[in-house]
Amino acid sequence: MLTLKQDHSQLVVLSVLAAGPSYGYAISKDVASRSDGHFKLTPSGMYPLLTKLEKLGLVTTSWEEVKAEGADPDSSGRRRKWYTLSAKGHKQLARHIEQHRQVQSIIDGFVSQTPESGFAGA
Amino acid sequence: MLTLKQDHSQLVVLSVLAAGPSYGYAISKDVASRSDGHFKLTPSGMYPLLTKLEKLGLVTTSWEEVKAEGADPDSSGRRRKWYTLSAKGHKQLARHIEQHRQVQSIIDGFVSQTPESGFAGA
DNA sequence: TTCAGATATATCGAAACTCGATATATCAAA
DNA sequence: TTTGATATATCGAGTTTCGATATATCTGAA
Repeated sequence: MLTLKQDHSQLVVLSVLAAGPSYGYAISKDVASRSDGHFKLTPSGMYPLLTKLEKLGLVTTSWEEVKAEGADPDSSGRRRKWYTLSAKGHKQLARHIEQHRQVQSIIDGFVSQTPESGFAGA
Repeated sequence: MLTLKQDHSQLVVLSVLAAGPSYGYAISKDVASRSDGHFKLTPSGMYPLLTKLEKLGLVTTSWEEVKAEGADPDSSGRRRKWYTLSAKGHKQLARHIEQHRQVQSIIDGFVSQTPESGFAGA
């Protein structure tokens, strides 16, 4: 099981939201399942991140009341906070992906030259 | 210009040291040149990292006196601190590389499914 | 009906990390 | 002689990390 650094978490969360609006708990389940359980977004890692994305204007939010079946319509049910990727968020995601690829390719350059990489050489 | 997070810096530094012992300043130049100037290891990022690697037992160190040509052999010249990858460091590097690949492949899974990635689809 | 487990959001706080600024000193070349 | 490169290292304010903790609702099985 791998926990992600905030940089990677941000990329993954924005990536999930690019497919459509979602909310915290669903995002964390999504990340776990789409990574075959290899990645885990814990509440203490995820909520501060989502708050940050909101502050940065990369996502917009709205609350939804999740009513139990046949519940009193006036009662306060469970609250669900939806996150929607903004135009700024879309741009940021594209930049983020581009930068991720750059870092990756350069790191690969280093790694491929080390014997420990299992790279057989030319 | 990209500055690296400590995780990536550690991978890169260990990778450089896998090719043979080196010292701080040389490592930083090496990283800059081997990444075509895209990566930069600043002193304030590098020295704490090297100290940490030493504490973790991933590298061993030794001091060298760098004498000026024809200098008084008894005078204290410039000091150079050499870092050598230990057996533990080699193992850690291999693990680090393996984990890096794992993270990379899963992140790629997310990214390839987002329109912003420029991925054309199936 | 009651209780455990899943759903759902969120903060706390100690430790670690980040990184520009700063400090110190030597060496080489113009 | 003085500029720029070589060489090492800490400071400190701000940010990140992450297990622990808090709160509350919904669902299904015993």
